[in-house]
Amino acid sequence: MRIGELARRTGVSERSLRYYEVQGLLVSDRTAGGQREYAERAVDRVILIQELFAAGLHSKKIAELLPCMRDPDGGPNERATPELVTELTAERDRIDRMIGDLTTSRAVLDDVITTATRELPA
Amino acid sequence: MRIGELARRTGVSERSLRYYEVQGLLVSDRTAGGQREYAERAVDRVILIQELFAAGLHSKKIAELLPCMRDPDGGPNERATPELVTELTAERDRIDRMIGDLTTSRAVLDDVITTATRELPA
DNA sequence: GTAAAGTCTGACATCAGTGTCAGGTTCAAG
DNA sequence: CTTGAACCTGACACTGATGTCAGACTTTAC
Repeated sequence: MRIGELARRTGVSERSLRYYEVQGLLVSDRTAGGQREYAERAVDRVILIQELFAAGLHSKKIAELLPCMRDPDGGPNERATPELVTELTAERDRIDRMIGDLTTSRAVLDDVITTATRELPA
Repeated sequence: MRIGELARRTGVSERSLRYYEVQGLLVSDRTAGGQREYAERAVDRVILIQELFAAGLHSKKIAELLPCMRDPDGGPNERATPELVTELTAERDRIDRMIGDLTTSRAVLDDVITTATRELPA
């Protein structure tokens, strides 16, 4: 598929898809005329990239991480270096803290919403 | 306490504390000479603000939210307007999605870490 | 009263992903 | 072949919290 369809199907802008390619997160074949042609699996890949971005990982780290993923398609997976493992462990801990913070914030919001939504006392 | 101590105790930079004040998130008394003087409760307030920032809320929304919080000190709480409730509900949903994304990303990282850490097969 | 540490305001820089625009090329349908 | 939609590259702008610096003032300790 071409970039427009991939953008539509993932909800990610064409601009971002091109950016992902520059950052080495996403590959594409090119037509004779130079237009990007994506494989079907690009859809899942893009969604994953977005999730990792949402988790606060920067593109550089995502680029290192992706080749080390256990790939259902059984691609030629690299094994993460010890340095990368250290970094990823730090990221994982950061994510755990972030989930904790989010849970707290969610409770705060929930409390305000509940309080405001309750019947007003006579 | 003055700004330096508050920064130290919360782990938030003085720069950010001043920014919070400009954004209407944090109030301070001033000494005769114009220096900020914070009450003890500012510590918890700052930590809460940080958590809300971490949850992706923008300062404007935090500024609206804070006066509507159920305050253990029983301050003069505002009741959230219906509009604000709508917005906060949207934020809560966003946070729920974010927690879902984070959980996915955490699993991805965990998988890579585990795979890389496992004993190498002979 | 003086020195040193702390604080003030205001301005400019940074980051990284994304939006947007311009000017040109490619593709697919008629 | 033509036309319009889709795509290309490159460049610049934006966001919003935070870093950093300059120059001046305040506070505290001696």
